[in-house]
This record gives sequence, C-alpha cells and structure tokens, in this order.
Amino acid sequence: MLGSSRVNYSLTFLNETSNVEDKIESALIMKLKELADILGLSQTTVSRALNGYPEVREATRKRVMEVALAHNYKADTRAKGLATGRSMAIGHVIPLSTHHEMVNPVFADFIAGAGEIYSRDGYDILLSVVADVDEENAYRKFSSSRSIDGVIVHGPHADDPRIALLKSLEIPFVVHGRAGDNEESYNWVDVNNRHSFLRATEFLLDLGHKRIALLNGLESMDFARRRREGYCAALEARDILPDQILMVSGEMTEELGFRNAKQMLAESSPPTAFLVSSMSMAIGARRAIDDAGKKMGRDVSVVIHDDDLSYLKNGSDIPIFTAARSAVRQAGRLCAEMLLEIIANPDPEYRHILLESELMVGMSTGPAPIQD
Amino acid sequence: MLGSSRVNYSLTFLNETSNVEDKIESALIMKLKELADILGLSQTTVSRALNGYPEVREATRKRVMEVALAHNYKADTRAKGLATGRSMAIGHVIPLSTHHEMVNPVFADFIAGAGEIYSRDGYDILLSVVADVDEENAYRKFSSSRSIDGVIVHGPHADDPRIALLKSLEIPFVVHGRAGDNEESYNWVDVNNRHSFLRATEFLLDLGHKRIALLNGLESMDFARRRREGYCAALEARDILPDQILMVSGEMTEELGFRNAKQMLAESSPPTAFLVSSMSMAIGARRAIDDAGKKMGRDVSVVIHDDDLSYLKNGSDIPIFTAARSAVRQAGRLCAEMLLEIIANPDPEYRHILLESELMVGMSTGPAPIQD
DNA sequence: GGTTTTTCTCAAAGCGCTTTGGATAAACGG
DNA sequence: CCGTTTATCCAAAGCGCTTTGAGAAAAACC
Repeated sequence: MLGSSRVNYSLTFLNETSNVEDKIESALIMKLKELADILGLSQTTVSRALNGYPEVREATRKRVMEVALAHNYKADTRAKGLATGRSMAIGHVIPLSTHHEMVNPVFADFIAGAGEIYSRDGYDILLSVVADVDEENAYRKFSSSRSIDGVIVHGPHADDPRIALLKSLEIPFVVHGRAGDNEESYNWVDVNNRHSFLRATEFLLDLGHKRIALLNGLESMDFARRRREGYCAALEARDILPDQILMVSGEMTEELGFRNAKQMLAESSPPTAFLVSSMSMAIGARRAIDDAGKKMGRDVSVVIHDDDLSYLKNGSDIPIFTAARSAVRQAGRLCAEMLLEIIANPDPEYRHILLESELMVGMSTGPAPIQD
Repeated sequence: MLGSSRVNYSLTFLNETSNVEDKIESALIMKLKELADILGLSQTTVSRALNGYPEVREATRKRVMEVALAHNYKADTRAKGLATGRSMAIGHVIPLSTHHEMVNPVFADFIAGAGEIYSRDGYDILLSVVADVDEENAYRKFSSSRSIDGVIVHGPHADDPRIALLKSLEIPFVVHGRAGDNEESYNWVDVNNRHSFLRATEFLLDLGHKRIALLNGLESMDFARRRREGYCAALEARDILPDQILMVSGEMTEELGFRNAKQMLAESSPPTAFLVSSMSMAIGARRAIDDAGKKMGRDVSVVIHDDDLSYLKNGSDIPIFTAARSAVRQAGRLCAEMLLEIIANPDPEYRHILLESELMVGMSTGPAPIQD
C-alpha cells in the first residue's frame, strides 16, 4: 500500500464511525481519541490506564495496554509535555570551539553511560551543538523553550559561569567535574584528580624517578588544574622543585602529546618519566619515545590517566600503560542517576560524588635508569 | 533575589494588571500572552511578528523582536510543535551492543559536523541510547510519539531492516553509509570504500608488497564488506590470491589491531604491509610491529583509512600513517544538510552523495623489503 | 428496599502556541 | 464626503494530551 493512500485512509476514518477497527489498523499514527474509540472507552480512562493511575480496573488496564501495544500507540511527546509540564529529555550542550577543531573524545563514552540510565527511565537526550561562544545561550534557550527537564554540564573550568546561570534559571543540573572552589553549592560527580595525580607521581618517585614530566590538559579546565596540583604536591613533598620546562598543558591530542614529549626528550636533562593526562596524548608521547630511540618502560616510564574509553582500551590483560583509571562511562551513569533523582525528588540538598581512580600497574613503568 | 521569591512575583503578576512591565521583568519564563500584554498587542500579532509573517508592520515587528529579546522570550517548543506539527529535532539512535562494550568513536565527530548544520537551522538532536536489540523500537517510538522531524541512520549493515522500517513509518531519513544493494531507494551519504581500498592496495602493490594484510572492521557492516571487496579486487587484478590468513575483521579497537597484527607477524610468511580500517586499530598494529622488533615504514608498511577524527589526527604536517582520508565530520555535515533539505522540500527523488577519499602518503609506507 | 460507599467512567477545561476568518482603522479614489 | 481597498490587528478554534470535578454503576450496609 502506498504511503499517500494510507494517510487518506486515516483521514477517512475520522469522518466515519463504522468499521472502526479495520480502518484504524492502517493509520500511520494513532491518537488517543482513536484508541479510545477502538476500545469503546473515553480518552480519560485510556490515559489513566496507560499512565498507571489506580482509578481503573486491572482487567481494563490490561486490555488497554494490549490494544495500545498492538496498534503501536504512543502519546505525542509534545502534547504530553505540554499537559504535564515535563518533557522527558535531558539537555547536553557540546560546544564547538571556534579556535580549534577539537571534539571531546570522552563525550561518546559519557553519553553511552548516561544514556543507559536515561533510557531505563524513558528519558531522551537533547543535544545542542553550538559554538562555544554562545554556549550560555543554549542553556537559556533550553530554559525558555522548556524543552528539557534538566541538564548535564560538561568540562567545567574554574568559576564556570554556566553554574550561576543554571542556578538563576532554576534548571536542575549536575556538573561532570567541578568548577573551582564553590563546590558545595551545586551537584557534581567528579574524579579525585588531585589525589589521583598525587599518587601517580608518588608511584614514579618511588621508582626512583626525579625528572618527571607532566603532559596535561588545558589548564583552563578544572580537572587539569587539580591534576597539576596533585603532581606538584607530590614533588614538593619530596623536596623536588617542579620544573616549568617539564610541565605543559594543552589539547589532549596524539599530536600534541608527540610534539611536547619530543621536545622534552631533546632537552639537556630530559625526563625519565611522563605523567600524561589522556590515552591519546600518551600514544603520541610513546611515539616520541620510540622516535628518540628509547624504549618505554625501560628508558622512559609513562603513567597515564585512563578514561577507559571503549575503543581505546588500555590493553585487556596487562595494561599497556600504567594508569590511574576511572571509567568515564561510569561517570556518565552516575551523573544521569543523580540528575534523574533530583528531578524526581527535588530537595534543597546538594549531592556530590567523588570517585577515586584505580592505579593499575602496566608495562610502561619501571625503575629509573641509572644516572651517569 | 531568591529564586522562590521570583516565582511568587510572577504568579502575583498573573492576578493583577497594574504596573505590568516592572513585574514581568522578573518572571522566570515568559509566555506569549505575557509578552503580548507588555507590548499591548494581541498574541496573534506577536506570534506573526516573531515568525516573520508579512501581515505586520516593520516597525511593529522590530519593536516586538526587541522586547522579546530583552525579556528572553522563546516559544515553548512543545506548544509550538503541537501547533505546527514540527518538532525541530532530528533523531539519532546509538545502539549499545549487548555483546561487547564498544561505543562508536566516530560518533562524536559525526555529531559535531551534523550539529553545525542543525544549529544553523534551529534544529536540535534527539539522542536515543538503546540496547541494539531494540533499536527498531526506538525508531517506532520516535515516529509514534512525534518527537522528531527526521532521522539519521548510523552504521548500516547489509540489508539493514531499519531502512524498510523507516520507509514504512514515512519518516524522512538519511543513511550514513549504504545498506547492501538496494541503494537507489533511499537517501545516503557514503565514502567510496571499495575504490578507496582498491587504490590503497594498489599503492602497496606498486611499492612491491606481495603479502598485504587486511585488518578490517566487522564484516557485518556494509563499509567493511566493501573495503574487502576493493582489497581483493586489487590483489586479483595482479594475480594474487587473497590469503584468508591475512584477512581479519572485528571491532576496530587498538587492542584487536595489536593482537591480530602480532599474530600475523608471527606467521612463517608474515605480511610486509598492513591495510588497516581505522586509526585506533592501526595504533595497535604499530605497537605489534614495534614489539616484533621491526620498524614501521621500513620493515613493515601500513596504510590506514583515516576518519580524520579531531583528537586522533594523523599528524599535522606529514601524516604519521599513509592514509586514505575522508573526514567523518564532513560526512556529518553532508548528511545533516541532505536531511534538512529533504524535510524542507520533500520530493520523490532520492539523493546520494558518494565521497572519494584522499590518499595521503605519510611515513608509514616504503618499498617492500628485499626477500631472502 | 433504600441509602451509603466504593468503583469505575466521563465531559470539559486547560497546557502555550499557530492560524483562520474577521474586524477595525487608515489610505485611497472618485 | 462616502464607498472601497489595504494595512494592521484581533478573538477564537484547534493541536493531542492530562486532569479536575462529577456522574453512573456496582457493591455494601442497615
């Protein structure tokens, strides 16, 4: 049957009353009224049956459910949202930088984790891709167009203005990460980046390394700042003065990992170990180590932060890189759970989850080579 | 001012009529009626002014626009969607495999590209993350709940049932890739994978390589099947019989790239070149080559398909890997453009875009080593 | 049997927008 | 100066759903 004739068919039905079931069968999308007509019930009853209200007999509800399923009925989200005030969607904004071409690789896994939870509760994700300069506008639009029930804030930096904005807009939100110091006044899920890097640095120090380089993410990002703090704190605790030459921050790409590592290895007193903020950056660093004719794990040690991305797994058995691991997918799940919980049950208390990373010793680390 | 007092303020306004402007100022979300009241116009006129209808004087329109902006007015998407029948959102479904943990890494870049186009036209992305087994249901739900105006189909495999389904649901859709043979009967944007891999294989053959291995994606995927076809065709054109031992297909992870390359290199007659379907897989292959004590570009050549992912760039100047490049982000843009075009201007003709990859010679290829 | 409860069902009023069909005021022509 | 057009603006209906306030039917009570 052709699409167009099918549509006509459904229109025909609306003007007639006989032979209802047969005609309905072929309608492309069914409305509540049509379903009610088929069932010989009122719209109210059908709606109540479907939404689990107690005022309807179990037998009736069962029948309604079955017929609805058979006809593939589903309420129009817009109408439902309009009537209930909920839109059953969570907003995520991905800013596209105007300066560089980077798309956050962590995003896919995070969304996968969050999505698991959302779909369990019938929520969808409303994704808005905007130039970073008008990211705030995206939230304003979410708010004033009432298209979402809550949002997740990605990649916060120090004193991120989005937080104040979302508060003023009174949108439920959870931050993936933290934004500077005022961390009591909003909901967040974060990795203990400071502690994670402190411990990783100590691990390298314990292996005898003295010249430890830090290949970090952009320090405008809160997580990167915290990682550096942990790194510096560990060094200072052993009376080692952090060396600016061994600290670099930037986009966490393979390319930059390569370039920066290469440059450092060419110094007169090169590092014997690298602490690297991401897997892709570490792959670049490894390439630089190879290029310098050195062997990772023997001449140069590498410890990374591993987000446990599904397509860049850090080995299956023994980790390729010694790593502080914290699965971003799990963070996605936790953020989603927290947000849905807040939406379902708003109360004045702020929720926080601080995740500890897991140190996994792999093949990329070894004792510091003997100095000559 | 506290949030709660602000809400009260806005409620107060609704019951009074005096001093309208002052009070409106503090309402959290403004409705059309309120905006009309402020302006001293009817809702109709305001709506027309905002939506660019000609029946309103330019001066009036300008005034309406300004006041709307000042008060950050935006139409409720749900109400607007209900009234217009459009929902200004495009559906994307990401299936989460129940068998393995893989999240498609290409997805982030694709979305970024598509998002650029969407946001230009005021569209959002409605993302549904579902277990792959009920992916079809997700489309059904999109359709019957009328929450999207069109969808993009990701990662098609041979005779993908989603295509027939979407046709029957009469949802405008564009496929990123193709699904088997019936390619005239739907809209798609695809890379010429067959030709791309044929050419890449020829390139290696021209360098004197005879034992060329193929590390491919899952052959249930259409793109992987086409790549193998191109590879085999090139070999057969030079009277080389494709060797099953040198062909492997699977998830395109670093880990599998490593494992499969390692195994092949341990064969009695190992390959002198690899053709690899993705960057992450190639990174694994490279690791295997290093582990085998060989040098990429000298002992073993590698050619990859490069999606030009923003966080795994294939070098900036000279490519790390010799590659057939086709930016997935650009594919995202093209898919989005095509889809919006179809939605805006539905006609019976199907649209197709076949992209040719660009062969970029990098440092990973060289003449075949002399046999002994 | 009549009255009260309990159970089930319904009609109608919104939710916030667009859009149709008219009304009003301004401009025009004779 | 009056009828006619044209430029503006408006009231009200409708989009498909939820939900309130009530009514009918069935069951329970005295």
